[in-house]
Amino acid sequence: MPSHLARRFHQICLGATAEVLEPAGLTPGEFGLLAAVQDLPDLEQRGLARALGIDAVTAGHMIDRLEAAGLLQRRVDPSDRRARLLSATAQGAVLRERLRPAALEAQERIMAALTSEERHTFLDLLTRIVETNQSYARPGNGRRHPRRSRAPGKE
Amino acid sequence: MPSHLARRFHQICLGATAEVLEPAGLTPGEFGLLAAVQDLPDLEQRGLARALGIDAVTAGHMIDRLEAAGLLQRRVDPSDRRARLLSATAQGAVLRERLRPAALEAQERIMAALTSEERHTFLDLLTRIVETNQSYARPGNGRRHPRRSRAPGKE
DNA sequence: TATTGTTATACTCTATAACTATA
DNA sequence: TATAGTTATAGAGTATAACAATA
Repeated sequence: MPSHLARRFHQICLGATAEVLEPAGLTPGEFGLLAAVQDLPDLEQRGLARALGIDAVTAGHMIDRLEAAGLLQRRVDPSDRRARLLSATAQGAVLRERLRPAALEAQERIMAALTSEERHTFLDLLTRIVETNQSYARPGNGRRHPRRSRAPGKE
Repeated sequence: MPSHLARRFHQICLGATAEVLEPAGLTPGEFGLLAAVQDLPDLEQRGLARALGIDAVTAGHMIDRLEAAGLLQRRVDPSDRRARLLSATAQGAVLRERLRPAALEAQERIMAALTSEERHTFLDLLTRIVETNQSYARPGNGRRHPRRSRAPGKE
């Protein structure tokens, strides 16, 4: 039961934010990543992915799209030339600020059924649930790939 | 902020249930559909999809897989031969009962941080949020496809 | 050897569009 | 005309595996 409610709740949040982000051509995930890059600047990709609870490959793809759109940029970390430090461009910062009010309004619409005290309680409880289950950073709807070891030659 | 929490919460629920469902070869979505078919028997595909908040195409694909696995079956509705009525097979019913305790335990583990009173409050508030936002049955992470009208001949 | 990021591949879930069979 | 279901196609998000560059 909670699982189904979790899915619907997420679905509702996605739908409501996708709606207001659509004119700007951003998905909710992309907007979240852009916002995170501004709030936690000069983080490398893996650190950002960890902070958002997404895997490094997905983060890489999202960053590709945001970089191509001119909203953020990668910079080689001078102290570890494998890592890429992320920062929003001026354009990205402006867009984020422009979209922020509508995104907040969308969230408030979703919570409109609750009094402000209930909202506070709800977010507090939800935060505790999420924080005590950090180990499930691994999402993944998909069936696990059965690792069919296709190392060439080794067979 | 609620949006991010919603995503993590859903992610946690998926991870926890996927874990216990994995040995049976079911995804959380498939298990949810199988359970729904048992709880709402002889519903047509579209009605079931609506009840679950998923679209009819996805439901069709999931049903394909569950039918191929011998867990449920389609039956042509005699009163409307377009519709397919769904029901679990004996095998599907047994599997659902077998998996149910582990699935419930997984959910309880997730809520372990809350007292039973807090759990009740949380689920009540979450239920109200979901119920007052039924209109967002349309999930969709994806960017809307820009309908590039490829009707043949009409160009 | 281990880690950061990338590329290739695969799969779920979602979507739109076009189709078939029915109503 | 409209609806139930299917098939084809596409994109987001996730995953694993293998690789190059760097540590």
